[in-house]
Amino acid sequence: MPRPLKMSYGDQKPPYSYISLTAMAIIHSPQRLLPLSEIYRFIMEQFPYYRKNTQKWQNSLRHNLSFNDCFIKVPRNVTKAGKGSYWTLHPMAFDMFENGSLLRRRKRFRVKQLEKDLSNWKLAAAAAAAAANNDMVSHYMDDQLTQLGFVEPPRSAPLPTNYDLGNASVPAISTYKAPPPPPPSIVPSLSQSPAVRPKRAFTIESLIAPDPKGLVHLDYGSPVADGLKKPLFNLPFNFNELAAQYHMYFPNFLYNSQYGNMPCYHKTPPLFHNGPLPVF
DNA sequence: GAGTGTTTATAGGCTT
DNA sequence: AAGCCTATAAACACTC
Repeated sequence: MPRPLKMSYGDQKPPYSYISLTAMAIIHSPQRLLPLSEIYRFIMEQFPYYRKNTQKWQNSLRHNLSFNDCFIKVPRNVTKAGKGSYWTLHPMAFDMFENGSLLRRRKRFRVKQLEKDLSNWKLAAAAAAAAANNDMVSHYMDDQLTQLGFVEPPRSAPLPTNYDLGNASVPAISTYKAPPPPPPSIVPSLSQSPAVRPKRAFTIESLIAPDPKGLVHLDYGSPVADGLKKPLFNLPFNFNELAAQYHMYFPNFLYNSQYGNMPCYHKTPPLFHNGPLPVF
């Protein structure tokens, strides 16, 4: 079935679910991390239908953010003012769309409660470290994540550099610009100094960027981000390819569960501030 | 008070 | 038919 063109939507409702729309917004942000207000803004800019009755659909969208495991809340730093949290997409949820299409989900993305708690913590921490661009915190998170079973991304691994846009249904979003406010320093408080060690990339960018060689750490308001004329990815975004890359980056971190590849909590009990968690 | 986040309930459409 | 997914509405709590 041919997929509709964006330009044909007009004021008609786009064929995307709120989950897809939210995923689009997050993926098109430089850091794959957006506050709720920016998710709203992205959707309204791209789809005129959503410029009206904002109360109704925004309520629905918030419901989806909370209800669906595929979205992860990243808290702001307590020292930074501002309402609400930041939202990102669960890396394991990238392949929940059938054939990578945003139009249809293969299955609902679900995570067991324990796995959800742990995974959300780690992903929120990684996203926070990436957004903060703070060396000390990055190192600290790096250490934590290494203990949790993450491995350093393979530097020599061949990565696909082109995404299949052959069946383009939605044109590249060229009008969307990175949010103007400076990035929040959304990092957990640290009570101890991390070990000194060479910095190595461990950002959300590095997790899902198509080509690490050309990877640039992007921050809101940075010259690079401001100069970004187009998003890192164009729609239609192929979630399957993205998921494949993620799995390649974390070969030791995943195991097969009924939900697909899941973190190996049972193999490596993570060490948190309050001590190790029980092994299940 | 406005914005944000969570939860519950209900209904319709689709898939198995 | 049953289960799943999604949309919608609403109530409520929390934060700024």
